[in-house]
Amino acid sequence: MAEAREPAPSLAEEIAARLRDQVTGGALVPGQRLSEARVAAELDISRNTLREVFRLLTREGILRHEPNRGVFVAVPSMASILDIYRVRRLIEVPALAQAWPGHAAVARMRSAVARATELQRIPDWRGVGSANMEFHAAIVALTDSPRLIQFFTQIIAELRLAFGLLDSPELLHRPYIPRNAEILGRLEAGDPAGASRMLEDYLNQSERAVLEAFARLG
Amino acid sequence: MAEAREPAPSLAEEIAARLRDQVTGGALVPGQRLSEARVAAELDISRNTLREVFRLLTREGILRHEPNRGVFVAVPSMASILDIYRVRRLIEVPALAQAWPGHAAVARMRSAVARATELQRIPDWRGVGSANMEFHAAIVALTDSPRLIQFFTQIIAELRLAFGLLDSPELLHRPYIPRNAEILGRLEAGDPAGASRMLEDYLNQSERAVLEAFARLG
DNA sequence: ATGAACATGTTGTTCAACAATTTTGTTATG
DNA sequence: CATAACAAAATTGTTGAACAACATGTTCAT
Repeated sequence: MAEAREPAPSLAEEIAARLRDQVTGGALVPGQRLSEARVAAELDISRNTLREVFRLLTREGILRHEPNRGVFVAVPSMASILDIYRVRRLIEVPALAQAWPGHAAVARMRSAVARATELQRIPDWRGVGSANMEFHAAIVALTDSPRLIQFFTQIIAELRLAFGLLDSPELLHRPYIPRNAEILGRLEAGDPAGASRMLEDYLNQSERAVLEAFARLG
Repeated sequence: MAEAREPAPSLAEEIAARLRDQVTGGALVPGQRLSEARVAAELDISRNTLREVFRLLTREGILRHEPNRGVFVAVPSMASILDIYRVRRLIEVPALAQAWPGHAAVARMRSAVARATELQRIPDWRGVGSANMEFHAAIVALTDSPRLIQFFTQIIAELRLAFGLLDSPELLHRPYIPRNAEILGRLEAGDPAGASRMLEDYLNQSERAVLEAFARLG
């Protein structure tokens, strides 16, 4: 059951990464149809290879595949956001609560906070968002569970898709930099339980903000 | 973000289901290499379609893909079993604890218990195992979370792969039929918290049994 | 207008071929 | 005899074209 290792990125995976960025970056609008022929021509790959790419991204939840009709950029819904935050609470909160402050992933958390702090001065709010996500991915990495880590990676990709749809990146990301720093500090001080409680507050507040921003769209 | 719907099963998905059964059923040995040409000929599909099948099953965790080397049936390890049970505890226990006893999935749990009871008289221990898994899938369905449900489906596929490797199906499945019934009864009696505690015991004991059976192999 | 028949474009699947890579087999060398 | 270097064979990676199956849009008859 494939525990690790990943030596050579294939063409399909490279293209998948590129398409993923285009989607989460907003270059491709949610709901948009992706014609196999057109996209294959644009990316200069064959239709067959593109289909493999589509399968990958569909499993990740950022593309939607309707049989005999084609693939579309997934459309975030209120329900999906609620579900995503529910999963986040379920996974992140216990992950942090049972963390050992000396774990290697703590360094990842630290550098994520540092990067977010840097980027907010440019300001590059999309970059701040990425750094914040990296912070939370690091929290899940505290569990050393390959399955949780992989699952959470998907969840984050979906959430970034939703973020791309909203239009107040500063409001969505800025307030959480100091909170992340605070959580990290509490963990490093040897109080994972307290850090975990703070994380739960964080998630509830962030969820509310995202839902409000989402509601402003219609 | 693809919340539901699945109207037409494509050829690739049908074949995937067939291969999945062959793997979890033990017809294909863990570690075995699956030659694209040979398998495509056996299943009477083209190599391209088979590749899509492989991608599907690789994402599910029951096949392993090594670039430029081919795909292999995944080999369950001690570490993977530990990880799987950890994920199960994390998801199933809270799912049951917060359950509403009138939820539709409770009926699924009930019929799963009934089916397991039926099959143990034949006896069909592989069938009993499937029914037990269905019971736990139903528990996760109590959450109404599409993402958790899909994730858990993968986890179960992996676990069944591990079960197929072991050789004492009666020992692995029989003791848990009455426990499932008991958990269900507690839930129907309006005590999800109590049911959840029993489930936690269940999982710990089951994990121990599986690990012991696994250790007997070497 | 309503609905049936048709026209069109897209996806689903197959086939055949070639490039890139790994594995295997052979030979040469210490 | 062991091993390193190299050649040959087999396998995967990727492509392009073709056709069938399906979905949608249009035309036509009523």
